[in-house]
Amino acid sequence: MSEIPKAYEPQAVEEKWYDFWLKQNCFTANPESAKPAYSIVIPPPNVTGMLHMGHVLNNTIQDILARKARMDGKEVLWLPGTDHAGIATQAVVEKALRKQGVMKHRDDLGREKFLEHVWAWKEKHGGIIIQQLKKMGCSCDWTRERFTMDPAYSQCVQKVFVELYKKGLIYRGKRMVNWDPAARTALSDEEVEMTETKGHLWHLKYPLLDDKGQPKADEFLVVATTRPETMLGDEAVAVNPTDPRYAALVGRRCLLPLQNKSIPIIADELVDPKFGTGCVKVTPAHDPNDYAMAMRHDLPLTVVIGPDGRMTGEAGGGFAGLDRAEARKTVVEHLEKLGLILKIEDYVHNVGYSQRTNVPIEPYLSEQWFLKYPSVEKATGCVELPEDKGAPGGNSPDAPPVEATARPAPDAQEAIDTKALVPALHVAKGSAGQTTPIAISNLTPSPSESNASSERMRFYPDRWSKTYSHWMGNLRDWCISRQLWWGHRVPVWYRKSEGRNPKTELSAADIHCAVEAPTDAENWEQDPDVLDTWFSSWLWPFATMGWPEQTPTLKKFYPTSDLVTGPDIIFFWVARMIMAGYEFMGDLPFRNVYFTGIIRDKQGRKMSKSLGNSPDPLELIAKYGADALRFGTMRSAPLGQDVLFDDKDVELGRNFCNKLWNACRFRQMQGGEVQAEIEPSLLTGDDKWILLKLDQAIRDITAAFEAYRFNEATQTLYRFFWSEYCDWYVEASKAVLSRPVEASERQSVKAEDAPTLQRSNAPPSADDARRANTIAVIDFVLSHTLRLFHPFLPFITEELWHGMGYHADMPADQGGATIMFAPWPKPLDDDFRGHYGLDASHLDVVNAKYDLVTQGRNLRREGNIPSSKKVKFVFKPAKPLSPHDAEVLKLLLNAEALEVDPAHQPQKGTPTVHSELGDLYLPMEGLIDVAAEKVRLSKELDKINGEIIRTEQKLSNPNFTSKAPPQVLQEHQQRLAEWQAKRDRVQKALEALQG
RNA sequence: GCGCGGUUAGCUCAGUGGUAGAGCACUUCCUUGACACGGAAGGGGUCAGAGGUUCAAACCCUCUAUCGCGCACCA
Repeated sequence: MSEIPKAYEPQAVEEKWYDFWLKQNCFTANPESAKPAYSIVIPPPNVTGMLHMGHVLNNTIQDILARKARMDGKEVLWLPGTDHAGIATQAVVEKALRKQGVMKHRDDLGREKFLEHVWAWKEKHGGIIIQQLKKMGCSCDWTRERFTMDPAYSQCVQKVFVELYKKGLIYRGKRMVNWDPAARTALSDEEVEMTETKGHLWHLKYPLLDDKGQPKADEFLVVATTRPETMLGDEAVAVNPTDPRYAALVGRRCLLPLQNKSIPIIADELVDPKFGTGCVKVTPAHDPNDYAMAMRHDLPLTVVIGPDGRMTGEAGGGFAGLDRAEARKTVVEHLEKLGLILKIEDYVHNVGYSQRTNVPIEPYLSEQWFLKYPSVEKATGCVELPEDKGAPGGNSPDAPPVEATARPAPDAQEAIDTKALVPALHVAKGSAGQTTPIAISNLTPSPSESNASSERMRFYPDRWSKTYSHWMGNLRDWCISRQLWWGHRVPVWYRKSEGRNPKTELSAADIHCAVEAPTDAENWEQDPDVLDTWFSSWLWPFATMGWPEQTPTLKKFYPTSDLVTGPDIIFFWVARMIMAGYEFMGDLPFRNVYFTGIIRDKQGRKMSKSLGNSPDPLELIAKYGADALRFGTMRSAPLGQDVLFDDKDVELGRNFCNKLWNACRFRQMQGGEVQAEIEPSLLTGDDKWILLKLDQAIRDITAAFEAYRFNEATQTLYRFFWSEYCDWYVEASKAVLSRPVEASERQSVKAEDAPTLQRSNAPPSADDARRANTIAVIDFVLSHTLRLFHPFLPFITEELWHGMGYHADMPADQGGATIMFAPWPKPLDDDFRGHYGLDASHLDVVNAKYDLVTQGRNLRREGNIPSSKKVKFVFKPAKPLSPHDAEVLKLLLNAEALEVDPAHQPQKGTPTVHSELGDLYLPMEGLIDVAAEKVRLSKELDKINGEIIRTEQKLSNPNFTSKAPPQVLQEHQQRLAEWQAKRDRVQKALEALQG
């Protein structure tokens, strides 16, 4: 045992056990298992991504949940995989190919050649993040790893497209979409980030035309715009129909400068007369509102900005080919020369930026595929809102009906009918106002799905459910087509035809929408677009499990149990998965959603590549160990709050692992039988104290798990193990352990050589038996503690589980082979407590003892006695003190001797502390700074008196005594008595100083 | 504009009605046989402000200030 290193060295340990777990197939889920199922699907990271702190937080939580579930006896599937991440991956590869000089634009290569490069890239880099997850200790079932572009997965995506198309939910249309000119693709609304931007409001003068179409001298309409370059495509000026200022002008025309084109003045209600001049320039092809107006007024659509963000030929000779930003400058210059700019104001407004390429979004009219969301009502109703959780009938009478207006009456009626037909289904918990949203979730699922649970879903923290339901209540059709090459190609073919644009004016017979290409493929042309990446990710919970086949995996593990993800993808992913779950599986995809916070740096800034403030988790693992990274992250990540991450957190984790290591090392050095039977009659007060503290820790940690409060669990573990076990119990136990042992015994302490060695050489003595019993208690506590820690610290706990020999007498599948399957500790039950005589009353005496130790140490400190110097204490017990307790006091006070003298008469001026157990004296005359000690005690006395007055006031208040619950009243009375006793002790100590 | 969240020790944060907590940092002491990635003792907070509810408020309600986030949006 002396070979055990003094400090924990994680590297070799982590690699060893991860390999072991893989070889033993510990992570592989068995769908035939009789155990209850527990499943999580990983939020698939980008296939070309690298591990960052967000992944660490997210996947640590998933691993903790998975490992805890295994210890709870569940059959666990944590299904991993990666996402092809269309735009991101394509952009990365394009950049690399340009850098290598392979191409300037992907058109140089052509679709097939380019895709070969992307696949090659994926093969080379796609596994990196998976390897990184393994370094973290993630217990994913790697045999089931999936990729969203796997052939089977692609089939699912296509099947879903075809189904939704046939249902009429997917359609193609020419619409104003969010266009990313850098990536040259359409985006969904969710991919546009509105950012407050400092810009200008240009006030442009458009000359009025008279009846003959001639500009009238000095008569202008003034329009205000943030985008002067779009004026090249203007087709009208609009005013509000009720605006008296312009009523006479409606129907007349004005001159569009630069283009020298006559455009009409129209009236439209969209115009806000109060904003600016009340006149709006209308650019139908480049603004959604203007487009809407153009439809109403039958205006032409003049496209002046092309898909690449450059001005088109329609923009006119001086502008064609210019980038939109350059065009803005040039237009303004020209208008200034013509004197047509009235003024330029500074103006702060919101501009949409592409989330991917960070360039301003261009509203762009184009032909795209759209999806009208399916299963919206079920998906909306299934998530519990915070209001739903109130006690039955607990709504205050004046509270407005919840969401009453948001639900259309027919749905409510239908829901109630359904509920009546299916009485076994979940019954609404709330009052009448809440019935509707709850009942909607109980709409009968498609009959083909037999495992429909009809349960509700909960969000943690639940406030996100409001965000969710708000979005669900305001759905707009989803633009699912992307003008990219990397992704699932739209499974639609158009019949080729000479001299006709194949994508327009087609009859139904000319469109083939199916998973398979048409048999006479040569006569058809496939739609070139691919689908939004999220259109594949939304199928993740079941497409990864073999859907549409009813595979054993799917039957056993769908719906999944928990989803762990970031709130930033509620709309992108979570909401869409819920809809897909109901639409294609007839049931919700997961029961609980845990939303992590966002990891920020210690200044509160988001982690980002450009700031360079994102630590590399792998470096942290190399420096501190994976367990340390996990523990440090979890300890500082409360439910629902952002995490301000600091390397110090990981350092704390490392220190903690080292503490755990050394505590076990200490146990090893004691030798003796491993996990021997505990003999109740030999238990000391300290033993009972730590067993009760362990019991409380088990309860608290288990409760924290149930509430998904992982930081609370880690903090409880930290406190229990470091403060209670190491600082107090281990130190106190040395009173028993470090009694002189015989030479023959010393040698027997080499447990590694003979783990089950009985200490049979020495003749049995009372001390030996007590020593063995203390070791048994230590083993009991440590073997439980290791299990409590395992979900957080998988590696070190496995190493110690084996190193300490705690696996030895467990069944192979219950901790014998690995701690992973050891049963989760249960609170100590009544039988156990009865057998070992554990009673909360033991806590008081031991607490008082430890309190006396602290006070005694403080005396030393006040007396400037170095910690190392042994001094003699005298103890005057108030009631008989056991020899064991006396020994503990002596040891913890680092006393040379502790003289127990019930009749002790201290000299005047002897520093003294008083406690429930008795009085402790430090007879070291002249060593104490009497004046300073007096000041300290007086200060303490003031504080105590303050507390006494406060408590007395409360207790003398008849309102308090009559209205407070008896238990609280009693607590206060007890507290007062305690403070009074304390006051007396301090006063006595003060008097003792009055030499 | 609407919604959500934060404001507690020097720093980062826990703490949902009944005696204000942790880690780090700080002061002093200690390399004693698990651990200096350690041990001991200690200093430090009118819980952003104001009002209200209550016997009792960091906690519940209202308002204000301030920081952050999301949604919507009129050029």
